[in-house]
Amino acid sequence: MVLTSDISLDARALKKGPWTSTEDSILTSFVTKHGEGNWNSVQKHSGLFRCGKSCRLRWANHLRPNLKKGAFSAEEERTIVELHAKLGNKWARMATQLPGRTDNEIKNYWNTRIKRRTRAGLPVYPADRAKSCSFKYYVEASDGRSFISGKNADCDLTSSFSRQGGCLDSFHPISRRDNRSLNNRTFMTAVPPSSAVNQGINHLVFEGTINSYHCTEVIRNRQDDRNAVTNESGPFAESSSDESNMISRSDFIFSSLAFDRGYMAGALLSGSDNDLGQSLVLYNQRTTHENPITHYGPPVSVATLKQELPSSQSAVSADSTGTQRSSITNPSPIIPSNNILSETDSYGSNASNYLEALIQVTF
DNA sequence: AACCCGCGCAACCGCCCTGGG
DNA sequence: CCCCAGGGCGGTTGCGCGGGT
Repeated sequence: MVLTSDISLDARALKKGPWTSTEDSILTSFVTKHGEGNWNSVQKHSGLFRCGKSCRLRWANHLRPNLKKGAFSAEEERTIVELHAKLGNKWARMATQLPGRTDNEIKNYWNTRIKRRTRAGLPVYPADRAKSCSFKYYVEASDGRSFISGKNADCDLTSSFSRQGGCLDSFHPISRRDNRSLNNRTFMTAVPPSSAVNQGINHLVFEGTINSYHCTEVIRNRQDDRNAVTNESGPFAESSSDESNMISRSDFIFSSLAFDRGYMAGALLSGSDNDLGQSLVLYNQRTTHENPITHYGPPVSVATLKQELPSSQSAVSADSTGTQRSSITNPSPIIPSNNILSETDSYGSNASNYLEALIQVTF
């Protein structure tokens, strides 16, 4: 026999919206009596018409003891900036370093801070922090026919995106072959999703041809520290038919670059055919304040990935949403070995979030 | 005084992970 | 091994408030 109380409980919609002081006291006394956890039983046994999740959130963010309220102190703010530089949007982990503060508080603080600084044209990270994570990246054809170089000396790519509405204004391409500056080339982005930009992580996929660039691709970002987005038939195979067309008419497709607060987090070089794929090289270098030695990331190509991944790795893996990813940790034989440090851990430990962006590069 | 607008915060939503059955 | 419920977490939204016009 079904209890009528169960029926009425199911039939009654659970309450949403702001909590009343009565609800607060019911929840507080219940948790005091029974302890934290088993939040769904709170709803069942306390008379609160709130879902377990809502109860947990209310307790964690407002009712539990030793919560600090009010504005963050200068010290706390400094800590948050440091932690965000280190951890990314790991609010819960950050909260463990800030006694009395909740992940929600920290997240809100950070998001409004990002907004403020972006609006003011300031870098997301203070200058001293920015200096600690400069990076450069390069893509070139191994035969020297073309070259593209990206440089961001002050870790400001993130804010550049935000400030310029998506422009990579600190991206200065140069030609290695003849040392000619290519600064007249334009970089334009479109569709920088505001929320992702605000998180400060940019994950780019470029498409181009050897001598003239037309980067137009979208970027699909998944939370994955070490992988760039792609699949076996190229980065855009899962994309729309338009994108597939771009693949077929382009000479090559290169790079899925994940930037995270100035760190090059991941990269993938791919080719629409094997020859081009193998003739292209992408590598990146990262210099951090903590470790001033420049690390060249292992360059990759589709062919290299397929051929040389250790058995423990898979060039392509699928997550639960069906997004396929490619590992990028494998060195390519194309790059002189003295330029490469196999420091796979230098990748992605900071990459945690993603954005979609449409990038157009015209030379 | 009324209206508008932007900001900040609380709360919700949806995804993911984990553990138990 | 699979399924499901519970819980955790990050992203997003909506509302109230205060300042400006």
